Amino acid sequence: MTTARVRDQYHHGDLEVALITTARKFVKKNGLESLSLRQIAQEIGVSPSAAYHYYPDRNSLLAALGFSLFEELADYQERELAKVAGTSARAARERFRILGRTYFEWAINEPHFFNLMFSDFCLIESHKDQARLENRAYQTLIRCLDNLVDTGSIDKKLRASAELLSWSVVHGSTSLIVSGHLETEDFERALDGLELALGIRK
Amino acid sequence: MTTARVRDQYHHGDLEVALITTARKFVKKNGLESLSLRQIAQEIGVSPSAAYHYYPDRNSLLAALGFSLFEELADYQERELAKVAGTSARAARERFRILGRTYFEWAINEPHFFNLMFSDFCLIESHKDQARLENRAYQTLIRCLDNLVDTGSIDKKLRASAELLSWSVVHGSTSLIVSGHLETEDFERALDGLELALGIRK
DNA sequence: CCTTTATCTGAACAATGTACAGATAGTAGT
DNA sequence: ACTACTATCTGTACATTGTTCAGATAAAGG
Repeated sequence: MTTARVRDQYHHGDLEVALITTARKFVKKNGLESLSLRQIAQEIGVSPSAAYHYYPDRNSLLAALGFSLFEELADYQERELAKVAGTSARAARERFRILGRTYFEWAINEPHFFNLMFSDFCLIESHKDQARLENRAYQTLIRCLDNLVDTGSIDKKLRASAELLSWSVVHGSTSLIVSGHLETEDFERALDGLELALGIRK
Repeated sequence: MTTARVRDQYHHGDLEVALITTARKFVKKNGLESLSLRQIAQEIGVSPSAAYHYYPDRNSLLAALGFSLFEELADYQERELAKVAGTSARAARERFRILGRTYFEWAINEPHFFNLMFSDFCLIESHKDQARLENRAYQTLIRCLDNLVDTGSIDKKLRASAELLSWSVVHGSTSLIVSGHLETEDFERALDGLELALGIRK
């Protein structure tokens, strides 16, 4: 009988996360432009309209994927940061460097993810400031800069704008490299410049 | 007879530029996701497949539009820069500020354009360094920084990384604001921080 | 066992990008 | 002025897409 086979498949059981997981796979390979809800459904082995029970439309699925990628990035950063313990000035400087480098490596290794995260799909419209305050990566950056202040390795005059500057430089150079306007080597140069400008390095 | 009417329209005469112009209009209003070749063709009053004589596919049209937008931005910047003449330190500082502000305003006024310009469609794959060297806006920035050096208003130690830092900060903060991760006011703050860090302002 | 609710199917629709064969207009050569 | 040629555009067609909606199927609760 086909009953048994059908019974297994009719209720997927985990369709909501399967959708994101499969979408992730497709975006990783081909970017967001070519992402097709029907292909995702087919890959999962489900009807084309099944996804609409969990996401109102394609954009929502992409948005959900995008936000989950922000979490992934933050996880990755915190994991790498944890490798360098200590309260010394040297450790604080290295953590600052790692924070930037992980951001960049993430983007270089998965440019399609990076593009999705900062695309229209993941636009934060309501409560922008709240969104920023809730941003884990941003909080990590602040903690990292406070460490640098504690060890006296940052220009006090610049502390107030240090978060903004750091994130802008790291995100900006990364974005320009991903979009082909700068070369890969420029990232380390930008980071060097940033440290010089902030007085972290002489 | 319909002959006369058909005769007028059969050869549009300027379809190649009409395609870009109309595409520009649509992207400006609704972004690149929703851009449809068929809508463009209909707006121009031409068959859906007419565009394929000038562009091999939709992506090429978007790329062509994107590259023309870079020229537009450079035009805008040079026009605004020209308003501040003089070789004084004050003039040089103001031009630096204008260079950043025009970049930002361009993006804020036309976020869809900004997204297209730094999207996959406008990826520069071959000869990245050549692309950068040919970039008008980048050349303008270099000239602007040289001005600052001439008037002694920039930290010499930082001159080598100044272009990279400036572009990264301006592009980065702009990109983060356009994508909703920072607030509009943060741009001026970022620019202030950049000037402080570069030693342009005390 | 029956009812209710959550989950998924199937068929349908309009819109899209693109390919291709042919129609039409402009152009150059004689 | 006629002809051959080339550039430009049309018309039709096809596969694919997002999305809708009525109904089938399974799970859960009384």
